[in-house]
Amino acid sequence: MSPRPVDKEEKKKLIVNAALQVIKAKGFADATVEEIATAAKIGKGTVYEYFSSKEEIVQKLVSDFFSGQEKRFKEFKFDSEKPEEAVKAFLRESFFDIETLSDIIPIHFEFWSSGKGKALGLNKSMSERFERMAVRLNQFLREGRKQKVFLDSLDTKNLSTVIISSIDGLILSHALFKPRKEVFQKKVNELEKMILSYIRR
Amino acid sequence: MSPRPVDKEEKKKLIVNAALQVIKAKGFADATVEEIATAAKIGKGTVYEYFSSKEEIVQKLVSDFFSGQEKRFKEFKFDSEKPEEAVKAFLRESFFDIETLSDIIPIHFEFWSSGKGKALGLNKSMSERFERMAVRLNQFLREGRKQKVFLDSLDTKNLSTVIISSIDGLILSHALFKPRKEVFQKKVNELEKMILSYIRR
Amino acid sequence: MSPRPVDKEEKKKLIVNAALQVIKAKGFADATVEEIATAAKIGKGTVYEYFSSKEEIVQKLVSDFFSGQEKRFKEFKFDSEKPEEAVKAFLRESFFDIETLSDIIPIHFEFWSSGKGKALGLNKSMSERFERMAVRLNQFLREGRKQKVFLDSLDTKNLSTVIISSIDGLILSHALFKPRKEVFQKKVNELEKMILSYIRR
Amino acid sequence: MSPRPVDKEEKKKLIVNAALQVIKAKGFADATVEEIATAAKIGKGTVYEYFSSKEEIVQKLVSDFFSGQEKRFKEFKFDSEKPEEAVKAFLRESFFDIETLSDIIPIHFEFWSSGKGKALGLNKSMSERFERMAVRLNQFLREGRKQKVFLDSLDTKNLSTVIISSIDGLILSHALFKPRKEVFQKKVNELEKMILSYIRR
DNA sequence: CATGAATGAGTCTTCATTCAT
DNA sequence: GATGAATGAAGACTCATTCAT
Repeated sequence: MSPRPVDKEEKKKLIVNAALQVIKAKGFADATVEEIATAAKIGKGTVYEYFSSKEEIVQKLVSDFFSGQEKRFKEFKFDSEKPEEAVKAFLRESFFDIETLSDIIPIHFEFWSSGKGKALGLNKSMSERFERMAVRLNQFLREGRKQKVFLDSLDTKNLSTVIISSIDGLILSHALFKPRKEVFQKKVNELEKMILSYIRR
Repeated sequence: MSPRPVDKEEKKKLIVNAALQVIKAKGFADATVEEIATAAKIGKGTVYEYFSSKEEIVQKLVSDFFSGQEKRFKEFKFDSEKPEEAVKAFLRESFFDIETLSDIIPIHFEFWSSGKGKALGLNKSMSERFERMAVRLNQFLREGRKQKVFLDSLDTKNLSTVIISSIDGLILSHALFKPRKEVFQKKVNELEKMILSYIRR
Repeated sequence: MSPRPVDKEEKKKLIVNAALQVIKAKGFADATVEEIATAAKIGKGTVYEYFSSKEEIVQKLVSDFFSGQEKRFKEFKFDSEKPEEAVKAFLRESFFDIETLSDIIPIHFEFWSSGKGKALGLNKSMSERFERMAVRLNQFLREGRKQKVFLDSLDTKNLSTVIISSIDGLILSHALFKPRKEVFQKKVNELEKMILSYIRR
Repeated sequence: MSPRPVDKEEKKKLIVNAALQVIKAKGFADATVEEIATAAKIGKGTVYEYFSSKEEIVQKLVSDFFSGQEKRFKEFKFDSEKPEEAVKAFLRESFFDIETLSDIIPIHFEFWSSGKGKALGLNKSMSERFERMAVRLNQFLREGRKQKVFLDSLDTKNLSTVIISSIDGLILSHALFKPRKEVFQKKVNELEKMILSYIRR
């Protein structure tokens, strides 16, 4: 009935992707709406048909990515029968799509660092992500402890936050130095070994 | 005959400190030179007597902090007779003045994330810091291995970068969530335990 | 679908004309972009949609005028059968639209005098104009000499530059003192007489 | 009695000369007081002990030069017995110190063109100079006409202004194109010949 | 729906001038 | 007298956002 109904969500994605490309190259503050529009091959005004501000684009960009991650984490089947495997799988998941993540991270940071982060509730969403991941990991650690595969003495709660931080540290180093795949994988493996050697009985 | 001479370096510090306060609150992009000047209780024009641009202020702010850190690292006496103690001391040093570090980090990131980072050579200085720390830590790990205190099987080079990343992850979490001192210390301790348990024979 | 398309060239002219009025009154250095915009009844930002700097406006203002002059010179039919008439016509052409020329000259000079002239290649364009005029006039003088209407002894090349300079001197005096039409015409006539009496057999 | 009485006039000259050098290179608008002070090897504040504004320096620079010229013109002995010689001498005088004149002219113009010219009464002083020269030259022309060396038919008043303008045109071309001495001299000679051929019986 | 012309609030930066020493 | 540190008025320019077509 309505003529050529534009898929709003599709177009938003188009814009968000264009924004990612431009912002990746110049940073958020230096990326202009015009450049984003041009990259998306649409008019500047059109951007405002889909987003009410430049910041909103980034908000969607970042939250889309993290909710995608979130979703994958939820859907992922961790076998609670084998806690060690679960931890390994958790680590693998954490570094999934590290390339895109490395593009998002700097943008995320620029926002968080600037006053805008607070305005957009980024701080909250970051701490929530951290919290959720820590809680999830904590489950595996406790499960493993219960199953006597992991040490009894583990302060699983504290440890899980430390591990999440270590993961973030590795992600950050990837964002910073863009190492080659194998090089990075070696680091991930090393971290995994270190963690497992620490928690295993 | 001459007007009162001014301690230029002192005044630069005054401005840098004012800038830190303002930028901490609003981020670099949203902090105006006028606000910085007002915070420093000087006129807007005076800022430009000491710095030739807004960016230069941050450059000094960040580089001063890191060169201070660098210096402390250099002066610090690590006892190579006791590799384990050296590693512990290294960790302690890494988290020294974590409060200030947590103020600097977001600023550092905003710069790195935005195009400005490249202009100011921040990327390079960041990777150099990382590199230097990794090299230093590597020395201790190798020494420990040589002294048969640490495992023979250690890939010390790879491991040291992983540890530095973990340290950075913890620093980052501090910057993000500003945990209480004891809470953070517990995390640091946990990381230390994990590392030592991994490297020790 | 699309917003009203604008005749870019027309709008540039609008701005250039507004600029001429403002700069005529206050000089280039003291004319603000805001004043120019106001005179053009547009917003300050709009000026920058059409020109990328204040200087560019003047560049167009000046170059438009001179290329117009150039064009008129090119199109003008000098009857080479009658060299004396050609010289007269040349003089007439030189003082064509002296009123506008008198507005442009000071602006031109302010640019040339300030460092900006070099930046904008005004120096070059000025000397080229001089050169072209001299070459043109030289043709007539030589033609006249060939046809035995002008003196054999004429150093036509040198003379033509002197005549162009005299023309410029008269233009300058007009720009400076804004004499009434008849008064100025008398001067032009006098110059013409002097020149002709000098070159005629 | 007074301790080391500074020769005010001498110091003003020092500043004016420094200003000339700086302004020659960058134009008035782009020359800063600081640069002038530095060029004069004095402090910025000291400039204001001798001049109450940047403009005043230029005012003195220009007026000093022209009053010097004026003075030389006055002192110069034109032999009214030989009107032709007088005219020749007048021309010679006009181009005296053409090098310095070529430095002053652009500055003069930048002022005249900008709003400042009016403020400083430059227009008036320029027209007075023009007027005085024209009057002077007119005397010689009339004298020559009276002595029957020059044509009866001369409209000496009008002609003298045209000649002054031609002189100015040649000066201007020198300022613009900085020709070599001999080249310029040839032009002056040509102008002289043209004028004389026109006025002589 | 799409667009891009128009806009002006907001900033950095410059520099003539002042004035305490 | 001499100085240069301090200042803020002033101005060029950017760009997110609006809105008429």
